[in-house]
Amino acid sequence: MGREKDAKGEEKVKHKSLKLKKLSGDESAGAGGDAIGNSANSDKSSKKIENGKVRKKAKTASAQADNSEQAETAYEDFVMKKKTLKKPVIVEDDPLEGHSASVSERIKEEPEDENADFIPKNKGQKRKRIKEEPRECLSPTPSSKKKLKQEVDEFPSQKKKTKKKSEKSVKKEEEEPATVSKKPKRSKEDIQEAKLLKIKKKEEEEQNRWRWWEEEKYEDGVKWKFLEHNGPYFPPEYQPVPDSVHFYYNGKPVKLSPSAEEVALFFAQMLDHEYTTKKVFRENFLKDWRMEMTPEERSLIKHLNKCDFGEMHAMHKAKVEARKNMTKEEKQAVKDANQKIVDMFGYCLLDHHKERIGNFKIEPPGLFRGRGEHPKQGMLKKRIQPEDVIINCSKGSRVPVPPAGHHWKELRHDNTVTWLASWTENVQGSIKYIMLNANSKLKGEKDWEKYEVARKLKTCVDDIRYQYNQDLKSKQMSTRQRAVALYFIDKLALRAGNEKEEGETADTVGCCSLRVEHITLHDQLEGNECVVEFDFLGKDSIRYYNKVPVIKKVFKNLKLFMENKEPGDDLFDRLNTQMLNKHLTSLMPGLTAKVFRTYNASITLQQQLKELTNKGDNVAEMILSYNRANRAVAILCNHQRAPPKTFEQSMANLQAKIDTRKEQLTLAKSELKQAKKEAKSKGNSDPKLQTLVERKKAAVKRCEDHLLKMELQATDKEENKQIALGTSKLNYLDPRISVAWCKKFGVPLEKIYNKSQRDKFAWAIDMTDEEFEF
DNA sequence: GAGGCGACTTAGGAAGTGGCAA
DNA sequence: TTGCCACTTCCTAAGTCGCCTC
Repeated sequence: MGREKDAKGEEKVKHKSLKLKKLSGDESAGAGGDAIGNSANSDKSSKKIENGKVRKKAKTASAQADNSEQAETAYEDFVMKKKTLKKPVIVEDDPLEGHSASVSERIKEEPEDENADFIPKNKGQKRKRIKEEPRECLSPTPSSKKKLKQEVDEFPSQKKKTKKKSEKSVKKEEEEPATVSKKPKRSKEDIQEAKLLKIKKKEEEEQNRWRWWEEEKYEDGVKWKFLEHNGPYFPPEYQPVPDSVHFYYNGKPVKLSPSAEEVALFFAQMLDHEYTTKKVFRENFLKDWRMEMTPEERSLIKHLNKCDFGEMHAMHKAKVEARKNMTKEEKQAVKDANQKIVDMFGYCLLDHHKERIGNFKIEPPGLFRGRGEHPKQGMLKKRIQPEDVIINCSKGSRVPVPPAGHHWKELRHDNTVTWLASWTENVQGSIKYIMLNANSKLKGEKDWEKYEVARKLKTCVDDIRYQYNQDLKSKQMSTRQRAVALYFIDKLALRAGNEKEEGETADTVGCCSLRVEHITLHDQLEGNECVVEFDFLGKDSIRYYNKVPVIKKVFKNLKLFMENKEPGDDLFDRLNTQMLNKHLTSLMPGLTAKVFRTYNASITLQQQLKELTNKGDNVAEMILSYNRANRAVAILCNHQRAPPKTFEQSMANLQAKIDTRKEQLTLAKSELKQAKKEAKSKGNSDPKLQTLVERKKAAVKRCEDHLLKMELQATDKEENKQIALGTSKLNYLDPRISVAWCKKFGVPLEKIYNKSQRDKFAWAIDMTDEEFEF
């Protein structure tokens, strides 16, 4: 930790620091400092030079908006109600460490009458509260925990990873119990029974769903009134490699100490990955690895290129292979063991409803895989101990039991936050959280709220656009910069672009942090006037490249902002995200830069669906239209993915199938023709020949349908090569638009949302009819 | 008002899974 | 029955933005 802090102080602005002059005074001091034409350099940049790092923060946006006409609906209702409720439960830090029993004793009962908080909006209506779960489900004893861990850790070939695998299958199992264990052969009755079971399970699930959106919301800030869980699941301890597996240094075998060996194995496991070829990764790894070594090891091992991890790598690959080749029984045993872990740690009780936890496992140690040119890639992510973990739960709930011989860092009862456990990771010093699954009340409620804010923007976006268009002519440079930035955020769905500590992360930017080098201005380009060419790395080091014709006022301003600046200077040197968001919040409560992304994504989907959907289309065509609309949004938001490795091959395979199908269609058509001819020659009186004609007709139809379906699939696939649809679908598109569209055009919702997406959007599915307008 | 921190959302890649064609 | 591949889920990094402290 100390090391990062030092690094923070040392690593400084590079390209900017030499170039920037300090400007005096703030803009309000007079037109002199901020007048148009004075495009010199910024306070902001100067600060970078002085302080080495810059991070600024925005002002609070005050709460909820006035009710405009339509937000009307359930949401308004929901929000209004919370105002009458009580103050948050007081948060107390309890630095208590040690055994849970003593903790429980010290925790007082919650003062509130819990039931009082659960007054259903529509009494007697469909909402049902799940009965309380059997206590033991959330309350393992230390010995049962230990035993469970052993079961999993000791399983045949390879523990850690097999576990993950089986856990997933287990999840599927939960969803589709009937399809899981593959018996040798199932009779028709079995299959029928399985189907019925599946339907029954679905119904039950639906009945048991917590319809939180029909309940009153808590007062501001309060996230829950009761929270109980079993704490996080810790990854198994390191098991040294067998003596037969050697590590060599300079050609000679070296037996490493367990801690050095563990880190060496992290590297060995990644040898197939490009990371291990990168200089920064290798240097960071070596540095951190040496810190885990004994003094003797450290004095011996000084150069990574003299290290031979070959046998360790081979062992790892053999384990992966062995895992693949496990027998059904072995796989089943792993599944079962992992199911126990999920049962034990994967759920919590939130206001007495059983909720799935999103990430209940502590992140295992390993090598940090930063994205892009991350300066910290390869550093060691250390093993997290219970002593590093803060537990958050209700007073009066059962306190999670730490692993034997350990204690928690802290026990907290903070019901104004949604996390169940947290710890600070060592590489970047950031806090990691254990939180609920996307289908939980806490996440769903927030999601709903997000889309409501975006819908509210719809009602005032014209005024805001008018305003920033006016501001493009402002005498204040900062106002002009804000207007241009807003223009980009609105038109191009750029992210806000907070400032980052340089040298701590990859060099990526968003709108406010764009530098001169990231844009090129073209008076004329490809038949358009006033074109801005963007080329920069955004979030996750994904390249944003776009050539955009802009209005003249924007273009002229950009020229002005770039005057007398070096490529590495900030384009918007009088602007940061706090200023921008403060301004936006003053225009509409709750409005920030990111709301524009949500708004533009959702409105684009709605418009595209209107444009692309044809009433007479079949389901396959409808889905292609939907995907195209979705794709338009993904392009707008620049959601890219690496083309799948097998893309070319699978595209070729699909094309081959299409060709085969075409041949079949030709054949089917000629057979139909022949059949018709024969039937006609007998005066259409032979019923057998008539039947034959009908059969051939059906065959042609079948072929055509198949062909169409495959061609649509191929088009979809090609268009989707480098575009990730999932991110926008999950995070930016108001699900009510999709639900309404499905209902309106008779498209099964399952074609648009998979099971977990339907769970996540249960609130939207339940409340939306086909008339919904974003 | 700046800066640091905390809480939460958004993001792409890796790993796992299961359906389907051969 | 097997192996491929599309789809799903997991994992955790990397953003945004609000709050608190000085």
